[in-house]
Amino acid sequence: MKILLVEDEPKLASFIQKGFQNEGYELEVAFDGQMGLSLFRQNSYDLLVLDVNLPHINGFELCRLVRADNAHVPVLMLTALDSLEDKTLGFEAGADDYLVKPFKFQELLLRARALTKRNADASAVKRTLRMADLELNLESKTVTRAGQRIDLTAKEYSLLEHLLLNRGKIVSRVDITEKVWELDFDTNTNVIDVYISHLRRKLDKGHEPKLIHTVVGMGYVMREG
Amino acid sequence: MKILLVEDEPKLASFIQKGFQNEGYELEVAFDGQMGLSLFRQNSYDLLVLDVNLPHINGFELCRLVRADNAHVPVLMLTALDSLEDKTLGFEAGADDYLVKPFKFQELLLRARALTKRNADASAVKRTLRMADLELNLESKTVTRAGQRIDLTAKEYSLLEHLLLNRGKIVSRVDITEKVWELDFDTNTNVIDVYISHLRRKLDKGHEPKLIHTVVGMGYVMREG
DNA sequence: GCGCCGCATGAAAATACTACTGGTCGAGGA
DNA sequence: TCCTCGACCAGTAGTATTTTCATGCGGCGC
Repeated sequence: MKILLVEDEPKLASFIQKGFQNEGYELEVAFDGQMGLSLFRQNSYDLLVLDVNLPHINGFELCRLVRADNAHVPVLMLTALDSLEDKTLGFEAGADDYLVKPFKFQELLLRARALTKRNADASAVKRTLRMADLELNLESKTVTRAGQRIDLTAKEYSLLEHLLLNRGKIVSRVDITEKVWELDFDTNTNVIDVYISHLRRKLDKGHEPKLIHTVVGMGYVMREG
Repeated sequence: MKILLVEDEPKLASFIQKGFQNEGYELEVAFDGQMGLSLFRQNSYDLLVLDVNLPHINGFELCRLVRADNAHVPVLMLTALDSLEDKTLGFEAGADDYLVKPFKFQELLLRARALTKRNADASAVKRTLRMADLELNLESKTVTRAGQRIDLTAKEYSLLEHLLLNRGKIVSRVDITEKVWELDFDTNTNVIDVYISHLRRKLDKGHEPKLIHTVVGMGYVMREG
């Protein structure tokens, strides 16, 4: 079950994200309408939660654009305004439900469940590996860091997937040779070093914290610090 | 559009009834749960509006019974209690929305519209896949780019549909072979490459942004950039 | 300080993969 | 029957990836 939250207030976004993740939902956050729209167009979600007051494109507008693309995804609007005119606007834009801030998370959860209930059976358990602001989607084989798409080659992706599946563990070169290169003899080569270097350039360069670490004499490990 | 209201307080029932009738809805009233259930079983409704506190069978119970009969009709619960526990009970019983008394009729109307709209959407199969200025209509199996009709052969269309249904995901050749060509063995051929080439010529040539992208060693992906 | 070991990295070389053209085959319509 | 068109195949040119190679750096033991 995958949710897209479009919310520009970081504290609230993080609060909602944690709540849903604790309930086993997968949730992605966009911080403005533009970003929300492009995420929406690149992925498929089971529910959209849109704040009304957003930079660039507001929630109503975003909802209308989404409806123009794809009529069936449920949309829940969040707003600080408890006016009927506002609600009318929301529903006219194509929202399915409307929640007024401040709200208890339980209430949001209830309404989210009610909205997604119908599509629940179609819940393909999409697995995403996450570490800090890095995300690897096993299904679509795509990787992002800080919301930015990162293009990897087949080998690079395969290596990263293996490292992330073993997050926190020190992975030896022998192990990598077997699992990623599918060889069980020592080829006397430094391909792995080369690929680690590639991954560092693509993933870690210009970002904090660094995620790929060398453990001299043992191998490599991915962790947040 | 036909609504069943189950409400034991005559004044409120009449108020709601008039409101919906003014909006062009057809509305029937039951004054207790028993009567509501039997009306529900005798007719078909587009929406149920249930008060929680009812004689004989309360709203939660009624909702549960209705769900046992027919999982699809939208249910909106009305209650005097604004507690989370109560809302939880309502949603658990299978309600789709929840409104706390007192409420403005406009609010009820909005929510009723939202709930019935979803059903209307689900049945109206007017589904269109869109990406940038490309449109694929699943129903009529027609494709346009920048408003211009594009004629595709059966295989070309089928391939494009599969790619668009997986927008943003990297789709492997194996997957395409299975889903579009319906083969589950490797044919050792390059038909897919050839068809991708055809689609590129028909869809992307002379347009921006390019939508069909190659991910060497992994497959193809449709995205806007 | 010196040499060695392990690792990082840039670039060249080898290899694998993909795009596209042009052609064959076969089914269906005229 | 012949023609047309879509589906598929093969070969080649072109590209991107993968691997190797050479070099440099930093730590460590002697």
